[in-house]
Amino acid sequence: MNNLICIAGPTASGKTALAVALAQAIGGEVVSCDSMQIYKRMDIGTAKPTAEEMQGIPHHMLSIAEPEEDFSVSRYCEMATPIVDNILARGKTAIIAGGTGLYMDALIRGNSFAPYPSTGRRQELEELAEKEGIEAVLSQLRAVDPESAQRLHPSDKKRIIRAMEVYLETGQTITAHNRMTQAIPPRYAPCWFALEDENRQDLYARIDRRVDSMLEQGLLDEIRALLASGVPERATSMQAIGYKEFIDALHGRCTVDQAADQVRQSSRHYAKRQLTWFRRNQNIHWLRRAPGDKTEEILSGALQILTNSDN
RNA sequence: GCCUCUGUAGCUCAGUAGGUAGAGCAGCGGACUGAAAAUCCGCGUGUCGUUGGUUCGAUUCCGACCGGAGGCA
Repeated sequence: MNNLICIAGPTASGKTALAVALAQAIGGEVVSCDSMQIYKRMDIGTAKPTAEEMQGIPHHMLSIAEPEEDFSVSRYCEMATPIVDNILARGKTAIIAGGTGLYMDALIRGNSFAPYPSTGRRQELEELAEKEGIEAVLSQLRAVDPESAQRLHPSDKKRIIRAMEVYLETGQTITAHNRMTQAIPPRYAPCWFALEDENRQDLYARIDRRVDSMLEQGLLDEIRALLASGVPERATSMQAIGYKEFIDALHGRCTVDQAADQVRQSSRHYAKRQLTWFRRNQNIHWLRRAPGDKTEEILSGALQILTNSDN
């Protein structure tokens, strides 16, 4: 049986429960792959697994960064790779579970990323875009890296700036860099799973309910504490869905009800994006959840695939 | 009971000086390589409330009826 398993899927699809159930069934440890559960003191709003939910199964890559620091894919890979290797070395199964597709793919493929030295180039580019419009940056990019200038949508400010920044900082185009890293064979060959509801409406209903329960669990207090401890509103961590919206409510920019609606809405959009990301992964075994299905049904489906795929 | 306003996409509404209609949001689809819970792109046919009338032709004008809002009694 493959000793490396990935569990992907949209938010609120049941990844946590499945990961724990699988770990219990086959003797594994869970490696979280979530760009927001990475942060400490952000437990309720990120739906971080509780001690009870973990049921004694070791979980890694949870609460390992401060909310005020900026985390990144590359740091995730740097930290998670040795953890995965260690689990495997101990003869156990590593179950990588989470909804951040970029992180998961990067970890599995062993991608390297162009560096991000803080020489201020990014800020210069942002200022240029601010003053003269993103077209100014795009035309610079066109001169040095016509391929990515062509590939990137003219409105995708963030990526245009990053592409130009990579060239300025490293002297190598992001196109060349990407080509190089993609040529490297994947580091791991996991058995991939992803969860999807047969009816999208079921997922959305679960998302709605979860927002209410987060509020009941004291999400607002969690956010107040974060802000009181000095976490800046523009920190990456505060961009998390469920945080940015309620911060607005706490500042009186909208009501709590309006913020809650917005959180539900953003979560649905986010879930769709996650589905889109994972759909293009041809290696994924989709575990489709019928309306009444509980974790047991999903688990047995996964176990079946695992035993079949190894012979 | 009378008067006025109103009924167009799932929602909020625009519009057609009469030639069967379009925005935002929602929804759906897609992209994605040191911010990714971020960032960006694409997709708009619906008995124009119902029913008569005028007209070559009505969602548009007129009448009645049925919803909704307000006013007068």
